[in-house]
Amino acid sequence: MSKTILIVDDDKKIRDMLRLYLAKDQYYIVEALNGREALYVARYEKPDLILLDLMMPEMNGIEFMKIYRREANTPVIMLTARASEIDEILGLEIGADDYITKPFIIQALRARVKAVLRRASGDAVESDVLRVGEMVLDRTGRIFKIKGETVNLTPSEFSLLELLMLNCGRAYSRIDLLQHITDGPVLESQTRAIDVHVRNLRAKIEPNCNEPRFIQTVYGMGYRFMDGD
Amino acid sequence: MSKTILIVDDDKKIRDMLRLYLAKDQYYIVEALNGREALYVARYEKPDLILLDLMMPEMNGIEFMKIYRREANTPVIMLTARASEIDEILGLEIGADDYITKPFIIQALRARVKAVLRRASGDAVESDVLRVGEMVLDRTGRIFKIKGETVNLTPSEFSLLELLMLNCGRAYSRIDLLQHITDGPVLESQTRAIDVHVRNLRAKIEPNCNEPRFIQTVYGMGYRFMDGD
DNA sequence: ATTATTTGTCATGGAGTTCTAAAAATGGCG
DNA sequence: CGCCATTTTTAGAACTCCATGACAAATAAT
Repeated sequence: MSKTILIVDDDKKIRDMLRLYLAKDQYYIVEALNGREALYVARYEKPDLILLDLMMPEMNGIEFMKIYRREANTPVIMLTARASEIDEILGLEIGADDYITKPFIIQALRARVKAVLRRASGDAVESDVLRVGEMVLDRTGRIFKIKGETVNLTPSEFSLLELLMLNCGRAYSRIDLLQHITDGPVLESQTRAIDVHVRNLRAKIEPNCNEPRFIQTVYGMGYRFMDGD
Repeated sequence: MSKTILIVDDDKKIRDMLRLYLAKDQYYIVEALNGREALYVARYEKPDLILLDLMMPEMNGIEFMKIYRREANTPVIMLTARASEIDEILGLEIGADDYITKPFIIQALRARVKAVLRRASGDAVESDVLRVGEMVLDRTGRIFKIKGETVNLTPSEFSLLELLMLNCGRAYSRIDLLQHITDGPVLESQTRAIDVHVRNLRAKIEPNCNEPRFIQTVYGMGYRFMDGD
């Protein structure tokens, strides 16, 4: 079954060029000239991916995202004219999955489109890929990535993070966590080992280890995974 | 007699998957594609539990809840795509009983469905997420919020508030309260400690500490939680 | 067999929490 | 009102809990 891609750009030349090349990869292409139009088209067509220009008349990319992100979780690749705009994209909480600056090489874009669609198709419920922000935990592949970079996790660390991410927002006691990464009975005394694993995990995945954003300590209880922006 | 579960999600793949697996547990499953449809189905079928996607076209989960909560008290498990949406669920006045982030493992969801139905079938509704006015106490997440702002509670304070909110309106003696926050035997003498905890709690949750609105003193007896506006 | 990696133990210091004790304030009731 | 019982408030001592670093044991890799 062919994937649907929505192209949003006010420049006809760019839309044509994108349609031409992406059609080669057997996608079904729909278009919109600005954010307002994109909203209508997206709601109707339910695209699998959106290529979104940042600067447009009527309604720009950021405004579009603000509204659309409340309705769907469709992956988005942002198209920006200037490199400096990238900061803006990353800085604001737009929720773009990737970005590329114009003028871009069409092959680079094709590769990213493929990559995002591959990731996202695994995003369905039956999938084994957990995504939180820039982090991707692939359960079947036992691979963990941040911003596309593979981060090496030990078996215990992976197992721990797996439970926490799967049950995002829930607080777990050390005993529960220990039970999950161990087979067989566990001893109350081994409970401090979890602290050490958490420390090592934080060193690998937290932007700032002293102010954990994802793996939070629940005083008197244990730990919780959550995106505490 | 078989329980009825209403699944509300615009993604057919997710609906199919949920129906398939939940049917194994002998539930009667009904479906809706968005909030608007869900309203009709819910009114007609009167489900015992609703699995509700947050992001949907036509009418999203939040809007649905705003309307439906005025009509019925059916327990709801929210399905969210992104971790950051949990904050929204807890922050806004959505009366959800539990939540789970996609993608989830079906076993986890089955367990929670069972848990919610078990709690709800006994007429005492023991939700995971307790809500009184602007306050939200997330029992499994161990998070307490007022107007969307996280308020840090110590383990004893959390435990105390949990019991009181769960049994809203009921007065408890200091011994009972002490027993609840302690494991092991308690001493009559420690009973004054409760006063201190209550004081600290009031400082954190009462709009005006001198005129407690929520944690009320029952003279000669103990304390009671109640919205005494 | 040797090395590297991973896992678990322990001690320490500091942060956060709980409890006590005593004084001040308040409520109930004759 | 005035008294006593009860609750509130305060401060600090005692305690619990967690992060950290150093290290030893177990396990896997070479």
